[in-house]
Amino acid sequence: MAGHRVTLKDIAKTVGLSMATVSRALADHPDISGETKERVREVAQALGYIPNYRARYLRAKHSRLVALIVPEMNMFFMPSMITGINRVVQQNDYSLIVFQSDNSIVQERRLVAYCTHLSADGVLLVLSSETTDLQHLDVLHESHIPVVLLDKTIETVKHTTITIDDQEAGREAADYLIDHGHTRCIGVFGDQRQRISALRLKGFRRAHSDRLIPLAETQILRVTIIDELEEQLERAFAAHPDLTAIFTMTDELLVHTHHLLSRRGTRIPDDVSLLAISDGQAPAFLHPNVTHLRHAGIEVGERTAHILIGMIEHNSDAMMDVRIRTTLVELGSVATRTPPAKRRAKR
Amino acid sequence: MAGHRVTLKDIAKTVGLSMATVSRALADHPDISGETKERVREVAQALGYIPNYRARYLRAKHSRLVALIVPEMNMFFMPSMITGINRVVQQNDYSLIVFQSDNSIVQERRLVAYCTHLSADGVLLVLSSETTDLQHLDVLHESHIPVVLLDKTIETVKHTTITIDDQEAGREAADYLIDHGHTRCIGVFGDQRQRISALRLKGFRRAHSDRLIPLAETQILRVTIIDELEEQLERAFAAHPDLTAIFTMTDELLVHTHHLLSRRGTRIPDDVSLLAISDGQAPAFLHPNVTHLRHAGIEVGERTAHILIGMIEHNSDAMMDVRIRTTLVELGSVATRTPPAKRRAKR
DNA sequence: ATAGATTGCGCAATCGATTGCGCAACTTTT
DNA sequence: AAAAGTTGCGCAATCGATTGCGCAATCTAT
Repeated sequence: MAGHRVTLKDIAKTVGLSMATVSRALADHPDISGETKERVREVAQALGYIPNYRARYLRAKHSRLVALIVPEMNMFFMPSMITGINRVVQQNDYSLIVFQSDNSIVQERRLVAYCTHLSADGVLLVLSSETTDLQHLDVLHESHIPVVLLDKTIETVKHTTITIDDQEAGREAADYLIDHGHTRCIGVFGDQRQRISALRLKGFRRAHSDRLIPLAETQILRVTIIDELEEQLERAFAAHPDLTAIFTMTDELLVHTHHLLSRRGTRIPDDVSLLAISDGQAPAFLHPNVTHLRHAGIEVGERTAHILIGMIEHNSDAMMDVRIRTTLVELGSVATRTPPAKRRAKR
Repeated sequence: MAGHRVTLKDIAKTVGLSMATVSRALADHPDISGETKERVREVAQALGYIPNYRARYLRAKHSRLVALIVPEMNMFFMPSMITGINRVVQQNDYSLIVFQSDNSIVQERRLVAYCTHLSADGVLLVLSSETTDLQHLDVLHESHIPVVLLDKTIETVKHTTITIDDQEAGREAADYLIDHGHTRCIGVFGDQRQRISALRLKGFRRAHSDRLIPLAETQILRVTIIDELEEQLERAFAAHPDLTAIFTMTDELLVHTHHLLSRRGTRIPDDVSLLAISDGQAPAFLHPNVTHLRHAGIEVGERTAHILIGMIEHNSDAMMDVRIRTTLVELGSVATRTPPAKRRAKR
C-alpha cells in the first residue's frame, strides 16, 4: 500500500470495476449510474486518490502551464508584473512557471527550448539584454506554442508584444518638465542597446526639438552599469550649473539618482526637480514622493497574461502590438519654475 | 507533417528502425552501433525532434520540478530569495515553478494539493499569514514529496525549516543600539501573529531586560497594516521625546519608517539613529545608507534549495532546523551617543 | 411476444518514451 | 566445423489516464 501513489487501477480493483468506469465516474460522465459514482467517489476519497496530471496531459496534448522567462528578478517592476501575470494565470486554471535567463542569450535559448520540452501552453518572454534577434523563438512557432514578448523587446513583425509606448512616455516626461518651466534638465537613461532605453530617449529628444528647446549631449546620461551613475551625474552637474530637473527612465535609476542627490545635499524639488517613469512603489517611499509616469507592473502583467491565454484558447497567432498607456501621478517632486529659471543648483 | 510534434515514432519511420532503437541511439546506449547513432541523430536534427518530457517523466516517476509557494511577491526579500533558489535549482537540472497563495490558507491548501497533482519532486513553502497549522502538508508526506519551510514559518517538529535566528537577530539589534549608547529606542515590528515578528520582538525585549534597560510598551510598535505606521510612530515620538534610535524588523518597515522620518524632518542619524534587519538592497539606496543586520535573500534561497534537493536525491526525510546567521553591515545610520543621552529628538 | 431503444459498463487503443528480454547474425575459439 | 561469445537491434510491456466503440441487460413500444 505504502510506497506508491494511488492510481485509478487501485480504485478499480477495490470497487470491482474497470478503470474506464472509474475514470468516467470521477469525471461525472452521464453514462455512469449515480450509485456507482457515489461508491467510486467514496473509495477514491478513502484511498486518498490523487490524479496524475502528467499522465492526463500526455493524452490531452496540453499542460495548462504558462512559462515566463525573465532576464533577472530585480526588486523593481518584476515582482508586480509577476503578481499581475500570476493572478490572471491562476484565474484561468493555468500555472505559472518562472525561469531566469540571467541576461544571457545562451540561457534564454536553453530555456525557450525547455519550454517546448515541457509542452508549455504559452510563453511569456522578457528578453535578455543580449538578445538581438528572435530566431530562437522559431521552435515555439513550430510547436504551435504562442509567445508574447513584454517590457523588454526588440523590433519584430512576427511576435505579439506588449509594452508601454516608450517613445511617447519619454516625450511626455520631457513635455511635463518643460511645461513646468524646466528648460534645462538632464535625462538618465539605461543601456542604449535596449530598445526600451533608445525609444524613451528618442521621445525625450523629440519633445525638446519639437519645442525648440536645446538639449545638449551632456544632458543625456546613458547608464549601463549602475556604478557609473554617480560620476555621470557629477559631470552633468558640472556641465550644467543651471539645470533644474532630472528625469529617470526606470525605478532603479530613480532610487539611485535620488540617493546620490540626497548625499550631495541637493534638495528636491527646491534645487532640482525629479521625474521618473515608474511602477509606483519606490516613488511612494522616497522623500519627497516622486512625481512619475506610472507604468504599473500589475497591469502589464494582467493584460499580457490575458492576451496570451486568449491566444492559447483561440489558437490564434494573429500578431498584435499592444501599447499600455502610462498615467501621470503628481506627488510633488517637480516644482514649477518661471523660465528662464536662473536659480543655481546647489553644489 | 505540420500540425503535430515530431516524435520518436516519426524518426523511427524515416530511418527505418524501431522506436526502441531510436530511443537508445539518442540516449547514446552502448548497444547501438556508432553508425546507427549517427544516422538517427541526423534525422532527429533534420526533423526537429523535441522529446516530450511529460511522457518521459510518466515512466520515470519524477518531474524534476521544484515548487515554490509564497504568500505574495513583494519587492523586498522575495526577488532575491527567488533568485537564490532559482540559481541552485537550475544548476541541478530542476525547474522552479512559482505559486502565490495571496496570504490565504485556502489558496495555500489548493496549491499544496496542486503540487502533488503535478508530481513536484519537492516543495518550498513560505507560509501565508493565515496558516496556523500544517495539516495540509500531510498529502505531501503521503506522496513522499519533501517540503522545506522557509522564512515565514510556524512551530513544527515534523518539517525542515530554514530561517534566520529571529530571536537572536532581535537581540543583536537591541544590543547594537544599546552598545552605541541608545538606551531609549523604539522597535518597529510586524504582525504579531507571525512567528518571525514575535521572535524578533522577544529577542529585542530580552536584550533590554538582560541589561536592565527599561523598555516600555509604548516603545514597541506592532504594524499590521503599513498605513498604521505613521500614527504609531508619532505616538511613540510623543511618548518618548528622548528617543534616539529606531529599529525596524524588515525592509518594508524600514523604507516606510525612513520615509516618514524624512517627511517630518527628523535627521538620520543626527536626530534619530536607524537600524534594520534587511536584505541589503534598500539600505544602500536610502540616505544615509542604513546600518543593518543582513539577512540575504539570495543566501537563504540558495541554502534552502540545496537542502531540498539533497532531500529529494537522498530520499531523506530527516527533519532539520537550519538557522542562517545574519551579518552586521555598518553604513552610518547609527550614531554613537554617550549615555545617558539627553539630546532631544527634533520635533 | 418480438423488435427497437436505452442504460451501464468493459475492452482495448492511445498519448510518447523507456527498458528487460530475446533473438538473429557474426565473430572468435578450439 | 561445431560450440561459445559478441554485436545490434526489435518485441512488447509499462507509466496513468482517457475515450471510441461495442455489448449485454433491461426497458419500451407495438
